[in-house]
Amino acid sequence: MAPTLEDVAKPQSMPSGPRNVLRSNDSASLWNCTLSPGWSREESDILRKALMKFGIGNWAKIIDSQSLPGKTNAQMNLQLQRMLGQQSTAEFAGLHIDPLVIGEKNSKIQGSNIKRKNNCIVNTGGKPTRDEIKRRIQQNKQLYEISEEEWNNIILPKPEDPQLVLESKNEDLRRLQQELESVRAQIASLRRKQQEKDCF
DNA sequence: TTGTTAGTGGAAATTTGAGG
DNA sequence: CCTCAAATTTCCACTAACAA
Repeated sequence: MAPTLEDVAKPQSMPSGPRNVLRSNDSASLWNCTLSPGWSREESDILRKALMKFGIGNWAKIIDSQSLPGKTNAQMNLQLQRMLGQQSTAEFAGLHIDPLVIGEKNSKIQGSNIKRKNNCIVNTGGKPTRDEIKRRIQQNKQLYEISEEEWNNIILPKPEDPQLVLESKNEDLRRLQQELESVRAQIASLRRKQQEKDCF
């Protein structure tokens, strides 16, 4: 069974010590469990499946599939880096792999020569040659690529019906308007109480 | 050319922990 | 408890380099 985002939701900022206890007022991100802004868990999972189906870095195909409307390749690339746990994606180019499998491995790598940024391993030293990249892609293909049958059978969500999207957005709008009204009523009520007090 | 990707810099957000 | 600011982490825009 491949790992999911839930499986890797472990405290990272404070891996040990007395503060390694969840307090009631701790923010969720304290535990590095939150997703990046603009990415819901569902979207992240769709991207993961799309990458397995179309291959790492094949952004044009993913955009074509319309399963992630509104996402640019830059946004998808960043999210891929977060899933992989490393910044450079070259050694997986075009491979049908589960990025979370790599992410799981990368999360365990330690060492003084390992530099991280945003929890992602970044390259240090000289950049690998073209041949070295090719070699690594071949190696990663052997190690991690899922079977063609498997990735052919991955089903992505259908492009959304614009009519349904519109209805859902209108529903959101109505809900937010109600919320706004309720907050305004609360403010008005508090002001009235304050005025009553001021009279005395 | 045109489209993509790797990598950088710095702003913004979050966390920690000391002191009230 | 709470507040605050230093320390740390995260995010995003941007660019140079690369690939097709």
